[in-house]
Amino acid sequence: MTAWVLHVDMDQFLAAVEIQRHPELAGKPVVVGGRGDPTERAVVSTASYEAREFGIRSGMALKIAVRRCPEAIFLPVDFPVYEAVSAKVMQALRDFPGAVVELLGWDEAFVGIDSEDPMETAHAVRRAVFDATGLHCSVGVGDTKMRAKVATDLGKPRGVFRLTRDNWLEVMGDRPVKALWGIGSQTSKRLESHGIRTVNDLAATADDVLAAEFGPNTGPHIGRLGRGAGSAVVDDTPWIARAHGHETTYQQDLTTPDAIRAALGDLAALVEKDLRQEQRPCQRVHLKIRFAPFFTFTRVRKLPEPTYDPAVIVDTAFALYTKLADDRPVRLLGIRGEMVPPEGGYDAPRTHGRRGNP
DNA sequence: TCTGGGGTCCTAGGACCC
DNA sequence: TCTGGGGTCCTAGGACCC
Repeated sequence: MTAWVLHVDMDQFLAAVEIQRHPELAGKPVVVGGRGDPTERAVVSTASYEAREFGIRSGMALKIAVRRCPEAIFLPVDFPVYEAVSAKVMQALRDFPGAVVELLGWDEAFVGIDSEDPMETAHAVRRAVFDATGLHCSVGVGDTKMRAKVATDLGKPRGVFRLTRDNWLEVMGDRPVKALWGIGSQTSKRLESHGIRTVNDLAATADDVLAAEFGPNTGPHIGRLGRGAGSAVVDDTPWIARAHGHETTYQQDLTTPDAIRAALGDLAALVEKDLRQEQRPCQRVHLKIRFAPFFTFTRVRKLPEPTYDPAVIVDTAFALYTKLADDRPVRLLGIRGEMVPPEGGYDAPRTHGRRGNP
C-alpha cells in the first residue's frame, strides 16, 4: 500500500448550496455575495459555472458582476447554512475508511489515505460526499499536498486528476507560476523580473538566485513550489486560532473621528465576544483601515497586559488611527485581537489560511 | 471599474540588553 | 576616529489563502 494525499474541493460551493435549496435556479447564472444587493459595496463570494461564463469571478465587485450579467440572480451570503453543509461534507470524509482529514477551509480538505488505486479511491470519495450531501466535488490526487491541491483544479468540475513527481512538469511546466498554490500576483511579478514565467522556468532556477530575491527562507521555499515538492503529511490535529477579528466596509465613508470611534466600538464588541468564547485574552491589537479610495493600512500595538476589555481595545485601535494622522474618509475598518497562546503553545498544527514554509 | 471578511506567516529594521 | 557580536522584543509592512 502506498500513502497518498487527496485534495477534496467542493464545486461552486455556495452557489451549489443555494441551487440545492432553490432548485429553480439550476442552470442559471447565480452570484452569491454580500447582502445580495449588487448596488452595494461588496464582492462575489461564489459564482455558479453559468455566471462564470459571463466573466464573473469570486473576489470581483458586485457592481462589476451585475454589469457583466444584468440578468444574473444575486443572493446574500448565508453563513449558518454553509457551515452546516460544510460540517456534513467533513463528516463524510472522516467517515471514509482509513481517511485522515485536514481542513483547509469551508469547502476543502486534504485527505491522507493508503491505497493501491488512488484514482478509484478518489472517485469513491466523490461518491461518498455526494451521497452525504447531494453536492458535487472534485478530487486531486498527489504524492505531496502541493501536487494534490493543484491537481484538483485540473479535475474540475466533478472530476479527478492525479499529479505526481512523474507527470508534474509534463502537465504544469508550461503554465504560469501563478498557477501554483502560494504564488500570487506580487511574487509572480518579482519572478518575471528575473525572466521566470513558467513552472518550468521556476523549477530550473537555482536556490541561490531565489534566495537573493526573496530571502534565505522564502527563496528556496518558492523553488520547492515550482517543483511541486513539499510536505505529504496530512495532520488532523484541530486548528487553534491565533487571533479573531472583524472588519466592515461602510456603504458610506466615515468622515468624522466620532463616527470612527463609534464604528471601532462596534467592532471591539464583536472581538470581545470571540475572545471570551475562546477564553484567551487579547495581547496585541491590529487596526486595519482603508481610506477611500484604495489605501489600506494595518497597524499593531502590544497591550501592557492581556485583556478582554473592549474599552482598552477601542482606545488602542483609536490611538493607532490617530497616529496615522490621515483625515481622509474611511471606507473600511477592522480590528483583530491577537490572543495569548494556549497552554503549551502552538505546536499543534495549523493549516487554516497558512502560507508558511513547510 | 471596484475592492468582503475570515485568517496565517515572513522579512526588515530599530531599540535595547549583555 | 571608529563603531564587536549575539540575542530578544517590537513595529511596520508585505504576501498569500479561502
